[in-house]
Amino acid sequence: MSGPADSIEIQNVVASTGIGQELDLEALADDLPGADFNPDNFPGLVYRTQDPKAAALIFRSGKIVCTGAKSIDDVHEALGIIFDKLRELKIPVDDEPEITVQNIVSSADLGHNLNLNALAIGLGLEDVEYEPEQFPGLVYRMDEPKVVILLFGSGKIVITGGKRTDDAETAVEEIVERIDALGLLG
Amino acid sequence: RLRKWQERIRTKDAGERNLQFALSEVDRMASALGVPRSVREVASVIYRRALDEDLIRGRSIEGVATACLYAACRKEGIPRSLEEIAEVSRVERKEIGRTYRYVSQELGLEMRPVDPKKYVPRFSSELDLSKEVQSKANEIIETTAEQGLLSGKSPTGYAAAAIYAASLLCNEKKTQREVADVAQVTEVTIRNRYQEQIEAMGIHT
DNA sequence: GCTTTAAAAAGTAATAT
DNA sequence: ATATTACTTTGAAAAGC
Repeated sequence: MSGPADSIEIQNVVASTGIGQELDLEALADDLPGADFNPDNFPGLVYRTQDPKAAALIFRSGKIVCTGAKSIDDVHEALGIIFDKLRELKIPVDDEPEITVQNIVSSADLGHNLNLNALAIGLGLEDVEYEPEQFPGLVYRMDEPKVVILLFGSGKIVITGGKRTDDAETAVEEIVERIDALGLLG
Repeated sequence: RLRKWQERIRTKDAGERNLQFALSEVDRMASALGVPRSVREVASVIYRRALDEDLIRGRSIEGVATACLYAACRKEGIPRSLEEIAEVSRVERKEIGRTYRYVSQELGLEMRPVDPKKYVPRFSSELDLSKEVQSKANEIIETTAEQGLLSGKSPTGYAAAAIYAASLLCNEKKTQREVADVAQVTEVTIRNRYQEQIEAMGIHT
């Protein structure tokens, strides 16, 4: 059966890690082609990988944030490329730095148009933020799994805030159930 | 600890002192908008609650006062758009919107989405449109909204398009620019909403 | 709170053709 | 009048103001 859960696509994964070594970002900015470093604006050095496409924020402490990857595997691959680049520059990097997924952004399609006005009242105004004058999506904060879901009139949705791959799946099943219970799913 | 207690008293006193300023600002903005006294009173009540719940920390008094007035207008059924509110406030639209969402959430105001029909009388009278046009506009909004066309759309743009369509249907044509100006939306938005509404109403032109 | 990164959703706005 | 481009919202981490 192909349900809304099968339409889930991971769009972005944010993860953090650290090489266990302090860095001289000024020197690194010169040695890493394509690195963006503007300490006046932001303390992190920005480095982008092409394949897989991702962006890393490298800090003086040696901690690194990776964002933009389309899967957890891509996060590991992108960070692996960065670790190797640093090693090439004779910078000591821990053998297998621990990588922690901090947030996964996914999109999905419920397959039916949604009456957001009715949904805002049905789901409970206290748990919902729907201000079409400011943003077309209805913001729904779910407790279990602890994620935030953006619902649109087209039935397309965005799930964010989760740390596990299956959070999005659980959330979609849950929101479909709640909307259906209200009789608001086409 | 005693120190913490003293600090609370201090901030509470400061808040009470600033309350006078906040309420005078609400009064000034309300006068500029021409909203009835009941709205100012509701705004004052919301501001006092925000003060009691310590929601003003980290935000400007002016921002919270403006957000409370915006909320009060909606609660009283005579909404003003964020653009209109921002015109009489020294806080920018984006900040007013953010503060409103924060206050609304924290105080559990449970505000319902704005009904576009609430804008029809005011916009129409500014355009000197007849009661027939207003009724027609309301009918268009009612019918198309029931069909789900309203989801995600700005209430002002939706009302503007319906008024524009109704003015054409009732032979009291106003240009898209005239309607766009009073509703403070772009002609493109009116065009887009107008097309959808006309189609949903099964009207051909 | 802010600063920066990335990506989706859909509406609106500003600017270009 | 239409086509781009850009900005609105959500979430999280990093270091520092």
